[in-house]
Amino acid sequence: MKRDASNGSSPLVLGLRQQIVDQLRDDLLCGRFTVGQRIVEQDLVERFGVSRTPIREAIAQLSHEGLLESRPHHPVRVAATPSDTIRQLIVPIRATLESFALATVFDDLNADDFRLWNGILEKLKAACKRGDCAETVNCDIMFHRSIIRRAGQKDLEAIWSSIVVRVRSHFWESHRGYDDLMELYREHRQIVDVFKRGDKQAAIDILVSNIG
Amino acid sequence: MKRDASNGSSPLVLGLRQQIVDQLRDDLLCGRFTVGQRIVEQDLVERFGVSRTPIREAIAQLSHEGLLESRPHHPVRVAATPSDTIRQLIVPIRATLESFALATVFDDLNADDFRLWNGILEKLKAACKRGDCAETVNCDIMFHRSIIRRAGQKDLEAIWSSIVVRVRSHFWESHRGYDDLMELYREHRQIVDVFKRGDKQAAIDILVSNIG
DNA sequence: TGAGTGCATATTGTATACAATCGGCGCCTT
DNA sequence: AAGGCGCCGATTGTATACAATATGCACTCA
Repeated sequence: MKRDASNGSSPLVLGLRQQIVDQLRDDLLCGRFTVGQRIVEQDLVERFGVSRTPIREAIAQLSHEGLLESRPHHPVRVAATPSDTIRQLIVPIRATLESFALATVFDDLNADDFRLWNGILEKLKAACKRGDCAETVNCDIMFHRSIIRRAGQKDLEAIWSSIVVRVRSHFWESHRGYDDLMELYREHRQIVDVFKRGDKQAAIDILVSNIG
Repeated sequence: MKRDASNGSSPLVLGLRQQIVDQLRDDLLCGRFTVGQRIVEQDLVERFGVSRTPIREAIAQLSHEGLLESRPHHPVRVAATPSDTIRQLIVPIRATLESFALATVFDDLNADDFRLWNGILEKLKAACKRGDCAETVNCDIMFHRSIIRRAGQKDLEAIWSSIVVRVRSHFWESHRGYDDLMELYREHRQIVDVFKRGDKQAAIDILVSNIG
């Protein structure tokens, strides 16, 4: 039996680069750096205790994601958070992508799918109760990503990711305070309930309304 | 006087990494590699005569762009071209982004803008006449990018780029044959003409119709 | 006094050496 | 003979050393 575990999201053993990326992204999104601050490779070398190579690769990736800005031979700086105008553009785009994905797979949804979503919802509920903003955002994103991923089109997920990663800070900003968090959980629970009913159009509608 | 030349697109002196990225991207889009083919760093080292470091960075960037696929500790492979389904999703998304950008700046358009567009149109015409498919696609992309860039929102351009780079192969595929190329030029000339007339809604409409 | 210039230093870009991991082949076992 | 196991070569990941470039400051000169 081939224990492949090639589910893309959990490589079981993740390299230094990915660990550094995750850590730095967390720092950036939590505002532990100030906008425009210089990011010096040597500092990160000392902080993480690794060589410059994985640091440089991590910086490159975060630059692609829009959290850092780098020009050749110039110091890397912390990028400004996207303007609110951008966020308004994201809504229709996410609606396009996610409703397409949902429509594609809706008739094939099975018990496994709902098991996955229930698991995410449980983690989301726990995070909301704890008031753990970071984990709440992660669960929110994980839920929507699971819908995209279910469509099985790798490029679809890639495009979705490239957009979401740029407004992740907005997820962060928009869920502040304990009550809002639990409200977020209830919204998602309701979405899954509608999915269960099997009404495709209603499902798409409630999903889109959650995005906006 | 500060001769900054910080127009983002022309760093005047571009590093090895960027040169390699450009060359490889060209190869990939022109189909000089077969889908699924293994890309071995050492081979590229010998081909370009540089060390593995810039090669690795170039591979990382092209992986982010979706032209290559890389998993940790596994050989990098040439990614499959996105499915046609994806392309249909791209149309409404590009329409959203580009019409937003155009609407934002339309009332501020000035002689400089039209000079820029005329320059692009001239290059486009020349490329179409020569039947130079690669350069034609470049000009096509350059034109639309200039509209996005004109809005002055860096994140807007970043999102647009991340999408376009994934369907660049479709630009490639969809412009085949001499007549089609000249048609493409005439379409864009017409777009600029409508822009000149100053009717914002008409401008947005013709731009969107060109995308679809 | 202020702008411009040139050098010293800090930082990024590149090259190379070493370590960890994976894929494939042959061997052994059943 | 078929399937599993373990070694070996090939390839990727990481570390370090060297080169190229930019930033900041002191200095010069109008």
